[in-house]
Amino acid sequence: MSASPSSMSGGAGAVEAAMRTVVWFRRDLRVEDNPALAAAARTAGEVVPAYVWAPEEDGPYYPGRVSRWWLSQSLKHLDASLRRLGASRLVTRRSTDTVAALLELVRSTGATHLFFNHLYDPLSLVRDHRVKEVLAAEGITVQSFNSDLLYEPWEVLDDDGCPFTMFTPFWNKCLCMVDPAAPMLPPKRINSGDLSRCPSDELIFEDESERGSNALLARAWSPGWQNADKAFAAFINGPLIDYSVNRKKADSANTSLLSPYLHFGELSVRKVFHQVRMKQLMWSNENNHDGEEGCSLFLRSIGLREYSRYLAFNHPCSHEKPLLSHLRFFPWVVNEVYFKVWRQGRTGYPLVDAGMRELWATGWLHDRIRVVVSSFFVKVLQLPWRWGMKYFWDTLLDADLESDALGWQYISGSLPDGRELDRIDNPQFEGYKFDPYGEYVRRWLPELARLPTEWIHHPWDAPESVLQAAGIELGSNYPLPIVELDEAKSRLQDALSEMWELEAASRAEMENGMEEGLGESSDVPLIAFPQELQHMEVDREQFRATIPTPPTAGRRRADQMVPSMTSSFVRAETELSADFGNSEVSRQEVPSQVHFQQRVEIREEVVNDGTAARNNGIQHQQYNNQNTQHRARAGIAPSTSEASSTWTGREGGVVPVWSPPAASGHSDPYTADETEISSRSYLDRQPQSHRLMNWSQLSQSS
DNA sequence: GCAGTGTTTGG
DNA sequence: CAAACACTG
Repeated sequence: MSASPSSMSGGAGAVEAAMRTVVWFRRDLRVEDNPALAAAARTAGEVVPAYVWAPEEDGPYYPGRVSRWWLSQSLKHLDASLRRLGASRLVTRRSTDTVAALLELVRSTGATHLFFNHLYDPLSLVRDHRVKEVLAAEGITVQSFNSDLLYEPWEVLDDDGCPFTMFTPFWNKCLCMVDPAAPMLPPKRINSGDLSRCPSDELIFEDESERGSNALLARAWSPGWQNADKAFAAFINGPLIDYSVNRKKADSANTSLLSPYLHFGELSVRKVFHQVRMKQLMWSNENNHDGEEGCSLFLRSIGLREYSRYLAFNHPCSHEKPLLSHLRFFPWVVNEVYFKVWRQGRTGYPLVDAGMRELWATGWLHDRIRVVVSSFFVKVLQLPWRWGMKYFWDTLLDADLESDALGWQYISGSLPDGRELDRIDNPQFEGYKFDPYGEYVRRWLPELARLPTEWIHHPWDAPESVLQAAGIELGSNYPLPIVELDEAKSRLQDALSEMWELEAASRAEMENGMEEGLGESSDVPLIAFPQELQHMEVDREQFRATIPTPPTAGRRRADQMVPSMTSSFVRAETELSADFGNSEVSRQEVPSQVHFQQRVEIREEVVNDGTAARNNGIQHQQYNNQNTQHRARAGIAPSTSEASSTWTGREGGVVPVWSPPAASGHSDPYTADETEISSRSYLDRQPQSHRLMNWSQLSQSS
């Protein structure tokens, strides 16, 4: 009955009795319903639980302060749980090269197996693939599992066997698929054998300057999987029943507050799914319509999380490139002053400002308010959405690359089913919708506390006498609107026309280019992050040293709190890249091609702004035709996408780590050639070189 | 009055 | 995309 994970890789001859498995934890920091851990424990061999901290590999997405704090707490919690089960401590490694660290760990513990659970962000896809390649070459059996999702991205396809491009059909499909596996209990016992000769590195997650702020976090949050469990129970037995009614209020009292737990995998979505479904059934029987609907709505937000992984998997560049290609040509306002004002909550729109202050103070923001502030950012200020996303990344407790990319793309009109870019939401109007009595605004904007509700969301309209009575002097202790809405609207229209012109020009240019058989095209380079968002580059140095060094510490603090900025209006230099694949590579450390040999040089090149595109001879361009059908279904007007490049075709340039189950084998609508590897094409390719099973296969075999 | 169509909205 | 709403004849 034991799961025989069909031996698959080299070195199989290892002595069974001495079998030792390294379980590599990442964002699956739980003991319960953890397939990799369960599989390792079931083998009756020895289990080495391990964690590798190598944040430098994440480049600009080095985790922010609050996120690091959460991680540190969660790891402690996990460590304690593992020991309780009889395992050794969590073996930790501080490294700048995860693969090397794992290899060393496996060797020094004499392990023959490495198990881990899947991740789907672009960095992990590439890294995990390398892990598999390198370790398998060493004769280590590597297996990976699904712990993060209800369904693996490649399992959810439309009737034609293609990935969905819109959320609603995606989620409907998920809901009518067979229920995801029931969650597993924690292993009864874990035996690590003798690990006394395997030291751990001390991991440092905060510096001196951060300690104080982090101490405050501990009052509000309790990381760790058992606390996740409690929070979840509290939610489904409490606010869930009123979720459909309450979820619109800006107050977080009614939301689940589970997202940080979910981000770090402390809570299993499968468990969430099953338990919420049970509640739903119950309330349905009781004819509690609101309760039932609340369950659907909550599950849909789980579905959104699911979808964010799905998108990231199918389009590994979704965190930096708009999925609708014409958005590449939108002339973003590159204005760091605006950016700063937004961050500090001094835009003059109370709801926006309240949100930004809350975010700053707590690392938390209600979903609705996230939409408000980000849509203000994109549509009124017209700042490049990646900046906003990066700021969220740096400040949110539940910062999550996939979810945030989805959110920002949705807001900025970059998704087929997202909001129209030209529809500006009025913060005043939304204020009365989400915060009808102005309580939220008053809590976070003390300067407006005495303003009557009638004016709380539009103080600029208030009569002088009212303002005076409330002690407000607009432009002095509370700003006037930084941009008038009407002005924003017309500016937005102009920008959109410009975008279409550029898009048309690019299309024309591309048609020429194709005649010459070259992948020549004007790919718009990413706009560099402002200096202030690049502090990670500096800060990481101090974590490398064992002794925390203060020098840069003050800077980070000042960075977001005090308006001390270099008011340089950085216009990103525009350059044409000769080649798609390369321009991607040069922009961010997400190699879009499978050529991992290039990795070293990629890493060196990655410096936040578009470095010169390299030409490594990869050319691919011909997916336009193959794509048409797909786009049509996605509701993307052919005229807008016909000749532009971005959509599905070449996005999936990353080979994932695990080999998915056999694909249907029909021909791929948008695979061009060998170098053009889309997510579909590797499904068809079935990299035999590293045969890993996914979890569903393994469970079937047990 | 209300079925049928268009429009908004919300993930 | 789909539900909710608004408007029309």
